[in-house]
Amino acid sequence: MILFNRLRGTHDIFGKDAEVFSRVERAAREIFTAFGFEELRTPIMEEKELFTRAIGAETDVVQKEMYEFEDRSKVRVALRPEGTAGVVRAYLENNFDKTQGLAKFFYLGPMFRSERPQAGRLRQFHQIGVETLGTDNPYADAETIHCLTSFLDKAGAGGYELILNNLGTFEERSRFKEELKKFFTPKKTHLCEDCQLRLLKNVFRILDCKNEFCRKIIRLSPPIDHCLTEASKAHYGVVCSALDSVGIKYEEDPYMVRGLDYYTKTVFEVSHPKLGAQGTLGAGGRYDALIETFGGPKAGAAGFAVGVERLAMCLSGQEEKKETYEKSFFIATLGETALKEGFKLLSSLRAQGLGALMDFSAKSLKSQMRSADKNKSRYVVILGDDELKKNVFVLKNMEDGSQKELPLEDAAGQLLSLRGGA
RNA sequence: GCGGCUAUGGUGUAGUGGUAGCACGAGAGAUUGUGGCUCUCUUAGCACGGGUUCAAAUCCCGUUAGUCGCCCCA
Repeated sequence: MILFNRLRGTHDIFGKDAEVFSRVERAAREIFTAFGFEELRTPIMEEKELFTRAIGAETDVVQKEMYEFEDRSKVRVALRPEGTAGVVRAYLENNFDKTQGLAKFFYLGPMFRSERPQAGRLRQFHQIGVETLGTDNPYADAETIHCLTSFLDKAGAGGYELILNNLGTFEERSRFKEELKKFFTPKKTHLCEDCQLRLLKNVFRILDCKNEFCRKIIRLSPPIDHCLTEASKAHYGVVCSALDSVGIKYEEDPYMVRGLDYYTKTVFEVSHPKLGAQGTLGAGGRYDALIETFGGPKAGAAGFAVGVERLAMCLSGQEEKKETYEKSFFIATLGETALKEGFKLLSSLRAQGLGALMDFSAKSLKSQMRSADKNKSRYVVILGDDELKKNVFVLKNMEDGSQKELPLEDAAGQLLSLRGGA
């Protein structure tokens, strides 16, 4: 019995998963850099209040999913449940609002939410996202979305679906909220249990309900358009036509709402059929009030976040395993003296940038050969008493099985030139 | 957080109340210093805790974890 296990909903990432992670991160860096985003690493913990203010004190994320604790100096701390709040904080704290008109960041790293784990839903999960801060321009929304789709394409997550909606400003939205309440309250008894609760807590979420009967009622509810000002509609119109102009396919869903309170105007969501219940691959939108909420200037911003684990699930395992021999060396030794010589050779091979391995337990030559084969080493250097006496070493080519004796003098140099030619 | 399903060597599985098997993996070896193929041997398991029973991997309860759906979200 081992004494310790991972905490629930957390994962050790290694082997194939680790490869997928770094592939995804490489794709992200490449695309984001091309789009002009620079990396920003914020701490994984922040003052709890940062998140309640940003995400909304009434949201589920804040109310029941945040990891929070009091540190030794009595500060209320929370493990970040998402990335945007920290980025906005860093943007203001480091005076990006004053030193440059526009700031574009990308981030990647772990996020924490204490939910019941499921496939595609972990307690520690990873997000990759971008944020553009300091602009109201609808083209920034379009660029953000374009960046998202480019990233997904680059990562190899084809087959996703992009959904768009316009949530309007806070004022427009609270007007809409009232309308929805007026509409749903008389029909309360026809709604499902969840929706009856939502009617009191968060009317918008009703629009998202999957219940068949609720959906029928929802279809009769007033659309948000009624409450939107011309300015909001115009903004959204520009976003759509900008997307059209670069050929990005999307669906509009007037019932799509987001669970984080800070969104305004444009919101979007990318889902993927491979995901099942946790179908959202990535999401984002514009958040025009957040910077000001944090005590900064009146300035707009937009961004998105993608769940790395979910993205990994969408990548049709198309990566082929390399069965060929790597261009690396394996040093097999026989006897104490040879082991010592081998270790020296190992070190000088590595010093020249060559991949080199050896089995220090140096049991039978057979087992060392097996180990060389398993590691896909292309060449094996055999060093034993016989060779040392003659001041040579044996070099065996694992691909064709051929071998030859070479002088021990400047062994590393010879092997380097050999590899260069290979 | 709620409901359903599941839990057997490292991995994948067989085993419906009576001696836990198999495959893969890993390790060693097959005339003394040469890998892959083959063969032999070794290795290691009923998630945890209770209960029923002469007897439990098997039935019951609880816990833990995973999974599916809900909720929520990336």
